[in-house]
Amino acid sequence: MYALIDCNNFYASCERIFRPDLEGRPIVVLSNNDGCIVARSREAKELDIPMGIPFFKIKEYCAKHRVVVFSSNYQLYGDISRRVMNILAQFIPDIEIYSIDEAFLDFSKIPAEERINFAYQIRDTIKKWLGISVGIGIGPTKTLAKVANNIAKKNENGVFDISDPQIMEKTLRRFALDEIWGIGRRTAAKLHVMGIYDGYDFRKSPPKLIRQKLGVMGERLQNELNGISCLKMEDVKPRRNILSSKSFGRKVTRIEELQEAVALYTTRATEKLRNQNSLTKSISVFILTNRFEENYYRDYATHNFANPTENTLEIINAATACIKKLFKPGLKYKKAGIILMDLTSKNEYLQTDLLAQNSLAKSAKLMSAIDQINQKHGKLTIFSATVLGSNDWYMKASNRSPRYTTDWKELRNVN
DNA sequence: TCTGGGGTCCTAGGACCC
DNA sequence: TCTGGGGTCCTAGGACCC
Repeated sequence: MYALIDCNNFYASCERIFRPDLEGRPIVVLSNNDGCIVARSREAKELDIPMGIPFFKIKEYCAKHRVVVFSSNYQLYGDISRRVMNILAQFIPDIEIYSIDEAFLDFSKIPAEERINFAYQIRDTIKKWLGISVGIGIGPTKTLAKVANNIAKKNENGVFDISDPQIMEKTLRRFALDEIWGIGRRTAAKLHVMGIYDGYDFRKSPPKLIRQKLGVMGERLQNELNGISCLKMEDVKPRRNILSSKSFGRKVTRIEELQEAVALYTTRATEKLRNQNSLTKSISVFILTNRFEENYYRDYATHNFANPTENTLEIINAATACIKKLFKPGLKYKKAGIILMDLTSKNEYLQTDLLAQNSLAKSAKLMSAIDQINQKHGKLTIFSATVLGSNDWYMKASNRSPRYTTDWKELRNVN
């Protein structure tokens, strides 16, 4: 038995924690570079502001309805998320953090008759301690818990248990296909053609047909909806790829600026890399112009390292060399990014490769010193000079709220 | 003027091998 | 006129998730 906990309108709710004056007002949160709408409060949803719409298309409408607009503040959301997960882990240690605002809990040891009350307790605690509302869905498989969570969010009380067979059937009968976890627009359309319209139809369809048309994913999904658990609780796995990319705040035309940018992104990515105790064997660097304009240009270059590495400076060198290969003068670049690929475990490498010690010795101490300094004194206290420059191409965030919980200088003032 | 970022998994098809 | 069978590995692209 699984429970899925999902924070309601997470980013918008985070913004409200330290701004109680915004209670009842529509709030939207924008993506990086103030591009698209990525979160909406309930009031904003009621104004029919679509998810994912480019902000400039709806700016006037928002102004007219006095919508409060925030740039995204990931330090804040990340910190609140960490606190939510800590509370959950106090109730049930077996927790799988699925995303910044969602987690599965193993409910198999909770007696059936206590499940609902236990869920209420969790919900009330998070509300009381953090001011964040959550929805909790309970079901015999992860996919069913997801379905239940969808219903829970629409309920006043925020909790829904789908495990009773009759309730399950009734719920699935009206449950739209593309709301099911793992079925997107494309697959839903495919199923419609086959005369399958809701969760119940899908569940009852001939397994052979589903397997044939949707492959193993479909087969697994169908089992999950039938209460046969195929997806278990998972441990945190190290990432297989680490990507860092960002659109620019303005158009970029000079190669030096592109190199500054990828140096900065590489710095971020390699911090993540060392944080999960991995080494990278290759880096891909890509640059692109505005994809909504004519003559859209994009290209990437890859560098393979002689030995797996975690060394920021070495990786930045490779990244800037890639930019040299890619750069075409005269174009207006809109975005650049890097991907660390073929990640491998550092411990494994040290144990299996005789010369590993040698190849890592030079950088290991330096990297860990840099990480420690940056951890203690703040990000980018010490960094590669390649990052230096005007940096005025950096993304826009014209309306970011203070980092209330992670930066002493941005604490909430109480007058 | 303005259009996000970061992931995973699966599949089909090509290159290559014996 | 006729042109096998079985396998691996890699890559690009699709689909999906939040």
